[in-house]
Amino acid sequence: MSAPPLSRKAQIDRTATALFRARGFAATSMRELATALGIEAGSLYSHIKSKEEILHRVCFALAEEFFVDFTRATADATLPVAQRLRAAVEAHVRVLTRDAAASAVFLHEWRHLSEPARTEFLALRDKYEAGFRHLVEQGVAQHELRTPDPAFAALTLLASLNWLPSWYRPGGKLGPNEIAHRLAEQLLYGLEVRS
Amino acid sequence: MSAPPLSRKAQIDRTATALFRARGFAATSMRELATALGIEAGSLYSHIKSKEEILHRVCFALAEEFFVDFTRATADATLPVAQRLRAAVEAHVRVLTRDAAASAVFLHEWRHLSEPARTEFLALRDKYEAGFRHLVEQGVAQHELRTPDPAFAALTLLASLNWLPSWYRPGGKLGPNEIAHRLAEQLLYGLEVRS
DNA sequence: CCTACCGATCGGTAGG
DNA sequence: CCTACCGATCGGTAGG
Repeated sequence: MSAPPLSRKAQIDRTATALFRARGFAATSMRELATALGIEAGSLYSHIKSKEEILHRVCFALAEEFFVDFTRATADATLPVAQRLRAAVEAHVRVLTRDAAASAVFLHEWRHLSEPARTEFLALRDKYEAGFRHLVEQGVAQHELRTPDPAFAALTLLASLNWLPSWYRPGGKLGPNEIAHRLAEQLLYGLEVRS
Repeated sequence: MSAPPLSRKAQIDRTATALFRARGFAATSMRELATALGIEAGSLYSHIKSKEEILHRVCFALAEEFFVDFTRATADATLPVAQRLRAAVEAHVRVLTRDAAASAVFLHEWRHLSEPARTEFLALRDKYEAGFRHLVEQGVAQHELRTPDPAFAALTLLASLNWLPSWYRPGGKLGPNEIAHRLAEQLLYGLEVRS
């Protein structure tokens, strides 16, 4: 159950992520980060190249996690679409709760990426949202879901989930699985056709 | 239909709000703001006292708008609770769409307020959220709504609405009223008891 | 990983 | 509303 010790670089990423979440990327100084790690500001640069490099790594690593877990959750195309959408929602919530600080940075600080990273990031996000949109569209086509506007519904669904990192703390009264289930229930029951 | 001309101070607030939304409060410099207004940085200070004063005014003015519109929308206690909640949702959406830039700042930049303003702001936000929570609780008590956790449901509901300013642009294919109606329909139909 | 430092930029002010 | 400027702080580097 014990994790391997973190490399210095990984420690920097983790501590920076927590600071970026709490104060925002622009308002976090490299001196604050260094102090939090117990070293001097200049020393950071033997492990990283720049402040933005940290943000880049955090944002793109989490994008990767979202894709991997979405793909695994929805892989079985023989299941009803509504069930696959439910699995995608629960997978999304589990990624969000697995590292809430990194998730918050992913959701809110990406705009401080400079070009071309910012455009690449937005393309990834669009592609991920398209995965949800396609599920909703298929669900509507097969009369498992109903909504006047699948794209609108998919965005609303994701937005409803993405507020979680600003709220979730590990060890709270609700565990990740229970949160995932409740959110899926509250958000999808209104979409699913009742028999 | 034409609005009265803006005072210089109001122009500063408006332009700053747009910049705060696009770049974030911390990453927006007073020199950028001055340039956007066609004046020099030092000149800003004959109209305002500080950068944070602008943020303070924007955040608290919008909080006031949310309270006023919520109160008006839910004033008639003789209506069914589900109907009052629906009116509150639509009122919330209309405030969000009335000034999407100010709404985005209200939602995401308040953490750059220094104390005691930050604590005051969070207290107002909690009070506003409590208004929604109480409606959900009443709805459950009167068997008009169903959810295992009214507080959780109320927060999810608001979060689902609050993603709108990052997405909404005036003059799009959906008007404010249609957006408000669709969101209420998608989010509440899953909560309301079907007869 | 530290010391010592760089040029740039920050929010804000004085005086007109 | 501008000019000229302030002390502080920023991200980052050189050399050890």
